[in-house]
Amino acid sequence: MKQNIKVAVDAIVFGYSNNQLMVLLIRRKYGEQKGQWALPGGFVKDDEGLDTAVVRELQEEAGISVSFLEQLYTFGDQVDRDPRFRVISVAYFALVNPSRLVLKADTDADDAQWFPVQELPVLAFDHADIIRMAVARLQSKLKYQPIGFDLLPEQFLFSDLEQLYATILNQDIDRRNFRKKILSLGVVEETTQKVQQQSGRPAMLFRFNKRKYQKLQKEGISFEIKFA
Amino acid sequence: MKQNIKVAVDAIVFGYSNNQLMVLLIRRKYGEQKGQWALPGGFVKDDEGLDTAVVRELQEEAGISVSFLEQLYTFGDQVDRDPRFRVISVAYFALVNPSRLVLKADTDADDAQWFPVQELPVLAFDHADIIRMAVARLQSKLKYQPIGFDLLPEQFLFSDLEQLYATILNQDIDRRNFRKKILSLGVVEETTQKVQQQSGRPAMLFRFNKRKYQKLQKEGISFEIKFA
DNA sequence: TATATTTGTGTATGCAATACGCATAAGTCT
DNA sequence: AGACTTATGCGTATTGCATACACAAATATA
Repeated sequence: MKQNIKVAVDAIVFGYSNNQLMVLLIRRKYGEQKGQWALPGGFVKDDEGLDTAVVRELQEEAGISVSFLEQLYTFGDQVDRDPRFRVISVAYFALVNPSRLVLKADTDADDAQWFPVQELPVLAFDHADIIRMAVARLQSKLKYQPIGFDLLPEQFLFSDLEQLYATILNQDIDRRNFRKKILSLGVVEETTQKVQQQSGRPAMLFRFNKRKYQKLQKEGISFEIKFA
Repeated sequence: MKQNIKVAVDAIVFGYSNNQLMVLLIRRKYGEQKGQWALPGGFVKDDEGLDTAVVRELQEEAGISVSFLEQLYTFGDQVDRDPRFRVISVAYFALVNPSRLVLKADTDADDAQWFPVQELPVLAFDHADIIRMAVARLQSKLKYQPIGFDLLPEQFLFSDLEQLYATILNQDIDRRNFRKKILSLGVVEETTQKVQQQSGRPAMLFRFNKRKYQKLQKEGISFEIKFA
């Protein structure tokens, strides 16, 4: 069986800080694309699964572990995506919550850094396209799956959640209807703690009940969220 | 760069005839799995894109060309999916309309045949899982994209369309509300032709206006269909 | 001519998304 | 201390869409 195609995995890791959606990028250390920014990723080992490979690469290149991970798409229609040789790349979509947002640059990367999605540098290969697709996936997923909580700390303000939706979906949200809708899903609980921001009325902290969500999900309940 | 992973593509091709959802399968000619039924597919050539590879394989193995094709998922978490060596498979989801449903068995296959999704034979590799995922995709896609028309002849009866939805989604549908909903989307047109079935009032033939759909889609109009 | 069969249409009801106003609990400024 | 600012928290009216449901029209068959 003669075939000479290499298999790589790449990860689009989203984070959220300072009311901005961020993507994790790595500066390439070797080869033609040296110095350019690219998605974290690398070649799959012969004896490891695709999913394992992504987790390993993220650990190696940025010292990061994610809170959500799923396959996005496999890029391999263009034979010359990679100028070195034929590479197909299985792209993964990942989210990290802020507590693990700290990076450790390591062997494969000159540098690992978070970039606002709105201000990306020039990217290697077809990675700009891949990020575009990932953003679209995030936006659509946000509407039918409670995925935003993976981008927030364990306890958060309702205004944070609202801001996150507004930022990622790039639209205004009515605070009152949003709150009503989210609470009606029955998976967000009020804690007993209040927090004072700057001025104004102090806000309650909330928490996402993942266990309850999974239970309801098994019962076939949907979580669609629609906005004006 | 040492890596020894082979890249294959597989296709889940759905057809619709006699009010049944059908899948295209191929009887394997060579190797350990000889005689077993499997999804059409094969190894990708070094100089061809993934998408091209699927189209080629479908032509070679079944002499078929499809009316809808999109990537489904890439299977490669289990290292031993294929007993021969490490293979990752990029699975594609495809639909054929009845006019092209005829098969020509060819070189790579002892036989190519349509099976009702409800009565599948024993399948090679993890192909049963793959089909399950494809059916789920078809069901969910049917609800937010006008994809059912790719399974029907160019001109069809409303009762056909309704039957198709009922069959694939496995639920009853209210004829009056269904018609109202579909027509309100504005992409299904009445032709001038009537057709006599067996007995009863003759029915009008309808046609899907793909051009109009694409135009509306660009304007950001959604096509969600909900049922009781 | 009557009966069975399938297509085609209209209207009432209920629920969920939207729009919108105001009270509350802090800090800040004078 | 009181007036003002800022952000949170809650309730109600409206509207649009999905659902439920019944009868007329056009043909074949007995």
